[in-house]
Amino acid sequence: MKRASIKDIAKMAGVSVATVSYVLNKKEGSRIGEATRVKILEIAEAINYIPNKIAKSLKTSKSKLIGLIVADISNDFYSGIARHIEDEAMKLGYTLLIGSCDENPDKFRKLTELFSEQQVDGMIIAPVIDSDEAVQKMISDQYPLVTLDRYLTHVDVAGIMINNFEVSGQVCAFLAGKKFDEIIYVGYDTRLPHLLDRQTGFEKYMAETEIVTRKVMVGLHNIAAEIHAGLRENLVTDGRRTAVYFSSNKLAVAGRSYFIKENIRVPEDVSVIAFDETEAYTLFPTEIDFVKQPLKEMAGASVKLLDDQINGNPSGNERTVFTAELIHKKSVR
Amino acid sequence: MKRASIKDIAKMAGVSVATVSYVLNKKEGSRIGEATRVKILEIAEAINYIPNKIAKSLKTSKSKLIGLIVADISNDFYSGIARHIEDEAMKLGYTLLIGSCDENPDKFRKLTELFSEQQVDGMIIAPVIDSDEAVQKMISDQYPLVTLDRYLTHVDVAGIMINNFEVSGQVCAFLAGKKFDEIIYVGYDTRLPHLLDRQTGFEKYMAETEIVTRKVMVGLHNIAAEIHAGLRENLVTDGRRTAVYFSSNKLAVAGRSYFIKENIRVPEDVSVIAFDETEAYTLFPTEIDFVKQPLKEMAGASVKLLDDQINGNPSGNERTVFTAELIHKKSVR
DNA sequence: CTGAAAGCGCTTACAG
DNA sequence: CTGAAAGCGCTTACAG
Repeated sequence: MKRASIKDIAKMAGVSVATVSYVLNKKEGSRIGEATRVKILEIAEAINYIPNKIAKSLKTSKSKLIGLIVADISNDFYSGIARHIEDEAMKLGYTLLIGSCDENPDKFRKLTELFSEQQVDGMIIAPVIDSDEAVQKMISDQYPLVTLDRYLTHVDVAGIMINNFEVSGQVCAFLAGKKFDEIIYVGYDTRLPHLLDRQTGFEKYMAETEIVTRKVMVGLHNIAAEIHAGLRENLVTDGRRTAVYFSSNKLAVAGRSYFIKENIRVPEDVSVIAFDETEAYTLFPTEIDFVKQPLKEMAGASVKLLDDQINGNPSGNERTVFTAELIHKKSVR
Repeated sequence: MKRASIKDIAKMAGVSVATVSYVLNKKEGSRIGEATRVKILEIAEAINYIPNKIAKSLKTSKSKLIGLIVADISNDFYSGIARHIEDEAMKLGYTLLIGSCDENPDKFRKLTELFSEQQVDGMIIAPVIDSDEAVQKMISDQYPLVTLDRYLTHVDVAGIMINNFEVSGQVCAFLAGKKFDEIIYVGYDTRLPHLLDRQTGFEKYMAETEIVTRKVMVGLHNIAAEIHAGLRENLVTDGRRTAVYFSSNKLAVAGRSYFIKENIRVPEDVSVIAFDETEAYTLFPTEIDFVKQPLKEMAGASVKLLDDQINGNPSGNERTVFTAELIHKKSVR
């Protein structure tokens, strides 16, 4: 299954490979005579010519490949944004390589190496705990790089993120306005900055109020069991007005399964608000209030930012902060 | 950010590029002197040399890339099997390109072209309706190809699948043994052969029994509304013993949301069994009985089959049929 | 308007 | 044990 090359077309058309290359690549108003142009195009069509992108990449030093490394592709947040990034990348002529490192820094590093060998023109990454070194290395190599969703505090790199701290405060303000007696924050026990922002947003706001707060903190893995235990310990449904703020979609789903198991009604017994979306929300008996990130816009901005870097446009290393939005449904009353 | 090449290493070590190439590629017992070997390795390490896979691919005509085209990556079945395929592919030194065509034949064809240009060594595909032509074209080009999950009736190509017809019969036998008065089959109104197999498996078995059967058939898209309407029309909870057989995970999830909304209890009011898994099942108040496919084994077999084809080993065009298994939980009584 | 030629970064048969 | 050289399939400045 040796495939036809530009050389074969050149031979068949009785012209040089250069001419074929020009015809196949250049726009209409080119230098090549109409007759040869048509002839070459017809032959290419007839033999079902497929250009060898690898050869082109080698010559041009542009693979038109970009790598995306997410923390966990099984999370609807990441798979959703990956889809949008793929669309945006395609528009700019890039093919997307997707890798999930499953919160594992070693796997993260391996993916950066794999993508480097594959000669991607740049990468969009959601760095995980202890991936700083691998990221720093890419920066030293002047690799086009954009962080997405997550960011690094000690590494200077362009990024796309949301206003985690502020929107967490807005969630609190909304709940405070509903006169709750107790509010439980369900979050991750982690050093990830963007998650700490959500947490401190909660803490700072709540410190100004009289509302009793509790926290259920879990690891990044195997969250269901920990949340069930934490809620069992901290959530009392004796008539007092309580709200639970789940700071991620996975936490919300795990929490919801606890409510279902324990026959705790939402919002009759407890009010609930979540961060991010997931299709699993459709299985909640009550539509849930949640914080919505502008995925499409963030995806578009990250690809744009990366493309600028690839093309040598100075984009700076600032982080672009998008605004998340509270979507009100029926889980808070 | 011009990256170091084999040539740079050669210059630094005072040897030829050929020697560097040998050292970097060949196993221990090679022809190169130990001193030069160590020197080259040290230099490569020091300058953080990353091989250019693109150049290697061009020279060897092997990209070590394989493409996977699934029908819908947002389905846990496909994302789960994609993960396993990625693992297996990695073991054999391949990088996986994943594409989702979202049941759209045009997108399917575009993905095959994109992957071809990217010079993948072969593809694993879950063909969609009306993708036959695109598949036939690849076969004419003698492209290494393996179908997975789905199969084509009129195209001769190697494939991995499960015993859809038989296992559907087993589901029926199980339900029949529980003495149900009525069984409702929830399926897709489609020409996809593997789904028709599930359906005929149900019909053939049931035709031999006295049990009343009903069918709720929906399109591939926007299934929730159609299922809700279909169940409202066909499902009566007046004490008679009824079971619902959802022939996919998505159908089961959509059906479950109907039960939740209508306060229909499982298995008190209705028994339920599903095909395939999804994380969303954890939100069901009752653990659901389901048909489990051996994903890991299927993934391994498909990669193996493709690798054989790539290496020119005659693997034949038979379809390998794996056996799915009924997992009993608490949703049938 | 068209072609000859160099070169992208590798691998590998061949020669020594 | 090591090197010179050809070549994978393209692109592109240069010459005509």
